[in-house]
Amino acid sequence: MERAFLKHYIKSQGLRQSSRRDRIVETFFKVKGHTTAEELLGQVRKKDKLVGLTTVYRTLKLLTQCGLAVERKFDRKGASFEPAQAGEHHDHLICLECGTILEFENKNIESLQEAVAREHGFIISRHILELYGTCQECSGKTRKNSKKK
Amino acid sequence: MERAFLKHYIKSQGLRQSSRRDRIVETFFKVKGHTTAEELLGQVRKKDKLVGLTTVYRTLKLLTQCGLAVERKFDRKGASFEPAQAGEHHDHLICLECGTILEFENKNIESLQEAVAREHGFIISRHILELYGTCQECSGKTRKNSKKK
DNA sequence: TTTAGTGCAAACTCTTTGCAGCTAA
DNA sequence: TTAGCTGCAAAGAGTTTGCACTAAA
Repeated sequence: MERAFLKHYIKSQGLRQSSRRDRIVETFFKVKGHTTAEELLGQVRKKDKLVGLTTVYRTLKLLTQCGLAVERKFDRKGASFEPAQAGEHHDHLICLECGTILEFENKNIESLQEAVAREHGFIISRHILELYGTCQECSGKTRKNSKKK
Repeated sequence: MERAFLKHYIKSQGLRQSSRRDRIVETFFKVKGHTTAEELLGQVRKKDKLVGLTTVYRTLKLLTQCGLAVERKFDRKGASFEPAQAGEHHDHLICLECGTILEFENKNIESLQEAVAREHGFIISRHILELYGTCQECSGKTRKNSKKK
């Protein structure tokens, strides 16, 4: 699905096909969830040792520009990228201990956001909602074994 | 108020007082709202031309460590800092056209966030909610004069 | 006097860009 | 053949660190 769209987009922009890029794209969509450029490079290199980080960045930029990927800045240093499921929106629960990222969606929260925006005369085009804390597994660990890193 | 707390914190950590740092702190709390290190440097230099960016960074780090400031990463390149009003929490409406940042607080949204977290077994320690869009003034401009940027 | 504070320059991290060779169309 | 794709090295942007000097306590 994304494949066809991307192919069309590439043609429409006068760009060319490339197997290197195809592999990066394929890997990006296969690795579910959030990836950094470095992580994605690692995955891609399992199949093609010669790929460079530059190409990964360029491919992620292309995916972001054509709307197939979204760039996010969580607390960590670099940017994270994730596939943009068309029309679907979700927010994130981020565990500060193990780094796990869970996704959720809550229509009620979104309605309240709209209401807040209206009160201030704002028109929302997108939003970021990130809940940082401790996931179930880590808070279990903490209870059993309370020495923290 | 922050002054006294900071003074106490500095003493408790075996640090020393410094008029340079005092001026940065004072300026940081005077300039209401969000500031980047560069912006704060500009403000501080109005009174003291010899302050260095390094010292601003170090002071912001100190303020963040002792809990008097919070670091945020909005869409722009660098980090923003803002005073952390004790106990009070607020979220942000960010205009993508003019960069205005409005603050708001909504207890209902926060309750829903807690509910979502509970569902996933998460314990929230903090959260980020940023609504990006167009502010009242800019959407007015757009209507009157619809060429954008 | 000891040791934190400071500015400067250099280092560092993440990301982008310039360049020369490679390759799809 | 033309012009996009690629890796490498270098450049950028934001931030931190090493160092020598200054100045609180």
